[in-house]
Amino acid sequence: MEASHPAVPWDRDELTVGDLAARSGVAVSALHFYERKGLISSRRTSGNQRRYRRETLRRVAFIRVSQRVGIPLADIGAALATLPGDRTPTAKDWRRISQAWHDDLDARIEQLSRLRDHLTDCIGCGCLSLRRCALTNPHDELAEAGPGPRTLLVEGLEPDGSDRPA
Amino acid sequence: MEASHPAVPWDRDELTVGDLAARSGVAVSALHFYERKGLISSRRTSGNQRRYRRETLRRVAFIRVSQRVGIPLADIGAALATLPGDRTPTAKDWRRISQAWHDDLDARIEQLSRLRDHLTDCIGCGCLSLRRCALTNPHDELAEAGPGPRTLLVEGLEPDGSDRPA
DNA sequence: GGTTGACCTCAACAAAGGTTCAGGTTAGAG
DNA sequence: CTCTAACCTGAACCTTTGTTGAGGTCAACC
Repeated sequence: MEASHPAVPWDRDELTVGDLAARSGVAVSALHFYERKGLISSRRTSGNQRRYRRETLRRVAFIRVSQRVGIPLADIGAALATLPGDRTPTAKDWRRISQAWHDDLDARIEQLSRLRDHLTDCIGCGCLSLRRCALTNPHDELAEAGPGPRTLLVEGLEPDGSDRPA
Repeated sequence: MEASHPAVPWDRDELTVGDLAARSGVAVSALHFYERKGLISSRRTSGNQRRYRRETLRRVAFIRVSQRVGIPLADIGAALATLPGDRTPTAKDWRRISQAWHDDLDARIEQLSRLRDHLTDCIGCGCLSLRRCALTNPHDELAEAGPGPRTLLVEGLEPDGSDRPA
C-alpha cells in the first residue's frame, strides 16, 4: 500500500524478499535467516512484508563471497556491522572490510601450506609422533580462523620417545 | 580380570579410554564418539570396559591431524577403513592414505589462492557484480572439498548490468 | 471481488561433531 | 572388604547454517 502507485521511482528501488532471492541466488529462507541474525535488515510495509533497499543486494553478495572464503556468519555479521549506518557504503568501505578477509585468507593459506608440507613427514612416515611432529605442535599454530577443528593437538604420544611402529 | 596378573606385557600394551584420552589430548567423549562412528575400535574387558591397542593412538593422531587439514570425519573414516585389518598398518600404509590428503590440500590451497587474488577486485572495488565477478562465477569453481560453503553463487546482481554503487 | 501466488510467523528437523548429565558398574588401592 | 576414581550407557543438549511445513495473510490480476 505505501502509496497507491506501485511503480514510483522510490518504490522501484525496493526489493521484495522474493526479488532479493531471485537476484542473489539465495533462498528466501536463508534471507530470513540472515535477517534474524542481523546481517541484513528490511523495512516493513503496512501489510508486514519485507522491503529491502537495493544496497542489500550487495550485502548479500558480500555474505556469500565471504562464506565461500570460509568465514563464519557471525564474523561476517561483525564486519558488516562496521559499515556506516547513516549512508550507503562506498567502494572504500567495502575495500576496507574485504581487506580483513584477504589477510585472513593469507594466513589460512600459509597454514595449510605448512600443513601440507609436513603431512608426508608426519603421517607419511608412519611414526606420527605427536610430541615431535610439526603438524601437531601448537607452537606451529596461529589463530586458526575459519572452518575446521579449532582444538589444538597436544602432548606426547610416547612418553618414552619411542613409538613402537609395530 | 582377563588373567589374574594386571601387568603382564600384553596387558601393558593396552590402553584404557582414559589413557588414550590423556595421551592423545582428545576427550573421552570424543573417543566414544569416534568409536560409535567406526573410526576406532576396542576390545572389551569382562567388565565391559574398553581396551585399546597402542596402535589406536596413531589412528587418533591421524584423525586429529586430518581434521585439522579440514577433512570431515566421514572421509577420515573411509580412509581408515582402507587400512589392513589383519595386521598393524605400516609406514607405507600411512603414507598412502596421507597422500590423498596432500592432494586434497593442494587443490584447496589453489582454490583459496584464487579466491584471495580476486577478493580485492570483486569486493574491494565496491561493485561486487555477481554476474561479472570471478569470485562468484561457478565456472571458476571446482569440486570444493572441505569445510566452507558448498553452494555456488549464481546469477546476476543487476539485470541491466549497472550496479548503482550509491 | 475472487482466485492465486507471494508473503508472514513459528516450530521442527537436518547434519556434523561433539559435550554434559543421570543413573549405575568396575577396578584397583589400602 | 571397602572406598573411590574411572568406566559404562543412553538421552538430551549445543552450535552452525539453514530447510521444510503448517496455518494464516497480502497483493495483484481479471
